[in-house]
Parts: sequence; structure tokens; C-alpha cells
Amino acid sequence: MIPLANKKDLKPEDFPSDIEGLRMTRQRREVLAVILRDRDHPTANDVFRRAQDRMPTISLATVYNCLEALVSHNIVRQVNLDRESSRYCPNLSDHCHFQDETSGKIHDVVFKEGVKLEDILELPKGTEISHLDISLKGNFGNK
Amino acid sequence: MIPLANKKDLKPEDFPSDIEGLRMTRQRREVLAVILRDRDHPTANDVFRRAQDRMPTISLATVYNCLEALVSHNIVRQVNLDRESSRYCPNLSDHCHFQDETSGKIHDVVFKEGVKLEDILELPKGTEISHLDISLKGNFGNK
DNA sequence: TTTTCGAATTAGAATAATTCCAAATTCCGG
DNA sequence: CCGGAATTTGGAATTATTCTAATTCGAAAA
Repeated sequence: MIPLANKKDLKPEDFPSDIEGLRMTRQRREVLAVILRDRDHPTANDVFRRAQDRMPTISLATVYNCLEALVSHNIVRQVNLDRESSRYCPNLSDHCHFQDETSGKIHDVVFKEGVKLEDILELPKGTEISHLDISLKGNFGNK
Repeated sequence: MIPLANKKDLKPEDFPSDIEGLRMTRQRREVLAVILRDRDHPTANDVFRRAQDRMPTISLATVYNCLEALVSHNIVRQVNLDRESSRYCPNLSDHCHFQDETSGKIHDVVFKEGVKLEDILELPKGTEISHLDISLKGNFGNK
């Protein structure tokens, strides 16, 4: 599924009719295209406003529906920071999120080669991890 | 402030009149006592219901006020998992949270000795971290 | 092509956590 | 004890998200 993540400028109408077992409707294509195009971790409402440019009749409820469909089929990732609205991200590879306190912008941060959770955390034997979420806040270096 | 965390059975009225620069009012004492007593990561509403046992007139708004005062003075920690309501935790030492998917219960998990973030994440030089949040979901081993 | 039928979309109402507000109360220094 | 400041209170307001019920769509069958 990483390939999809690179199709930054694929036109919505060129998406296959089925992605990860999810039927791609007109509005799902549009929502996905927005998320692949602008990788700034938009909220559902951001996605809604952007999708309206090319599809003025789309509704906010539909955007929520589409996002939930895309997330549950592992096509996009939902990012939750604190109590803020959920954000959406087309980067499916293992990574975590850094929110710059001055700009509010969110940056993806990747793990160093070969790092395993068991090396970091005191977890009882037999623990099985299905989801991991790491988020950071502070001042991001450089760029 | 670790000492406070151990005063599991301190009566609210025995708290000092000032903790971390925060004036301890009657309702703040009560809220803090609830959090120190039941370490099950209660939500604001849980705290409200429990506080009502000894103080039937306390209001939910006050519980929210108290919690925000306690959190901003680093007396308790606010825990946010996904989109669920915030939970509150008297454990101020570095740790993260594991939510057991079958029971819904939240467990504190500590880092292994000597683990540093820079060893784990690819962070640009000059990055300063002010907050770190790690949460896990899955099936917790043993106990 | 036309029909059919479940799935998807829509607008608006409903919900739930949290915050806001303005009035009443309590607190504390002088 | 007094006055101003801080806190508490109940209810209204806000906001993100979900739900609902009606409509529309679209793929496959006929």
C-alpha cells in the first residue's frame, strides 16, 4: 500500500475502483485525493472545505463517512493529538507525530533503524500490542 | 511531588493549604483525594460522581475547573487516548499508557532504565521536546 | 437498455464532552 | 469586620462527531 502514498498527483478519477477491498465511490476518491495531495494533516473539516472545490455538493457527513471508511481499510491513518479534532495522514509507514508549538504544524517522525518496543518499555510477558501511538510536542529543529 | 502520589489515604482536609503554588480549596482537595484514592484513570465525570459521595453539592463545572487547575500545576496528569474523554492520573513519574482491548482498563507502563528518545527517533538537530505521549492498545499480559 | 436492490450520500437533528458565562459565595489580607 | 479577588455554581453555549431517515447511485441481472 505504500505505492498509493506516492501517487500525489493522481487524478481522483484515475484511482482503481477498489482499494484494499473498499469500493471507491466518487466522493471517496475525492476525499482520498485531497489527503494525498496536501500532506499537512488536515482535519475532517479541512478535507471537507478542500473537497468542495471540485465537488461543491459533497456534505460534511459524507466526508466523515469516507474518512472512516478509508481509515478502517488502512488506506489513510487517523491522527489524534490531545483533545484536538482528528487529523488524517496518507503516510502508512510506521511513524509518529511531532507538533511544533510555535507553528502548530505537525511533522512526521520516523523510528531509528531496528528499534523495538520491547527494548524500550517494561511490558509484562505475553503482552500483545495492536496499536502504538507516539506524539511529541515542542520546538522542531531546522526546517 | 512524588511524595504526594503516595498519600493514597490522606484525608482531603489534611492536605496542605498550598500544593505546587495552588491554593487548595475544599473542592480541589476533594477532587485530588478521589484521584489519589482510586487509581483507575477516571474521567472527569467519574471524578464528579465519586466526589459527590462526600460533597453532594459539588458541580461538574467545578470538577472540570479543579482538574484543569491540578493539571496545570503538575499535580495530576491528564491522559488522552484516542477520541475518548480525558482521564486523570496521579502518577507523575515518566510513564505511558496501555489500554487493554478486552477489559478497557488502562495500565501504566514504565520505560526501561536509561532509554532516551534520541536513541529511538530520527529527530532533526535542535528539536526540543516539551511533551511526550505514548499510548498502546492491545492485550495486556498476565495480571 | 431497463430494472432492481443494497450501498452510499445527504441535510439536518442529536449527542457528548467540554467550556463559557454571569451571579452567588467564599476566602484572605488589612 | 470589610472589600476585592478568587472560586464555585447551574445552566447555556460550543464543537466535533455520530445518527437518522429519506433520497440517490451504480453495478449486475434480466
